[in-house]
Amino acid sequence: MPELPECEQNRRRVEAGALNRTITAVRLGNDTKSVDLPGAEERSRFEGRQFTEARRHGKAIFAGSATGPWIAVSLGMTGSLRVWDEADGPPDYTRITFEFEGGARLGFRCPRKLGSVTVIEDPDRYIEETGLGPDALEASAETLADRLGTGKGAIKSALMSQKKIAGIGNLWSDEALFQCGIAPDAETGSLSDDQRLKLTRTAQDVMQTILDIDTDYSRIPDDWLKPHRTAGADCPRCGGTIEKMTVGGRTAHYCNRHQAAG
DNA sequence: AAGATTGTTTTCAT
DNA sequence: AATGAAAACAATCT
Repeated sequence: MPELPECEQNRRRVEAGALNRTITAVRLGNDTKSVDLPGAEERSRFEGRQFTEARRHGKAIFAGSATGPWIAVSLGMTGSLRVWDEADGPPDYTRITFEFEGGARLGFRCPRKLGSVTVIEDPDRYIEETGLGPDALEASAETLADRLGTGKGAIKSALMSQKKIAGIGNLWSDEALFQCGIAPDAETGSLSDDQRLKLTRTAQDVMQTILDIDTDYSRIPDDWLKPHRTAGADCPRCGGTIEKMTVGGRTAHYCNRHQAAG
């Protein structure tokens, strides 16, 4: 599920349902083999405490309090944070559950095991240590454009580099490039300053729009790439055809006419 | 049935 | 040294 808007959605669920309640236990779910989760000692640090804050930076989600340990959650390809009531039981593939007084539950669902939950002391320090770039919605478009650099790698790879800009992934980088008419494999350094600025502005608009529609993809405008993101589909903006290519190890979808390589 | 997947990390190469 | 590309990771779905 997770690029910046989807991660923000998860953060809001935590904020709405898991703050200011006393944690009574932290339990591992079924089949936690090869999922990066906190050990018994770390889990016990949360007992008797409360989460008072849920933060996000790029795709990283944090829950904790001013005085206590925090969890840093990476959703991976298919992870999500869920809140439910004890009486309803956990969703499938729940790997770790925080149990609160009164019956509320916060769990990390991760079917494909590419996500993680780790215990950290401070989110700001974590962001610094992991080298994450500025959050894609908090920084200005000018700052983000600067961060793209002028290297010889593909612009799509630069957009998705979490060390340059935190929060943009495969889907929304494709969307921003599509809307700007830039080929995904264009060399970053071959673009003009104006093109890079337009690109970061567009990426911000794209992600803000997804947030505004609560990540309900059925409400995405029809002239966006997303509803047509299949090889062979007709481009909704020109007479071209949607094709795919591999860029930076990921599958990029693009229009072979208005995003033709320069 | 082979190939792809809204991600991150490590390893290899230039 | 630093930048960029490729592979590895897991499980499910088309």
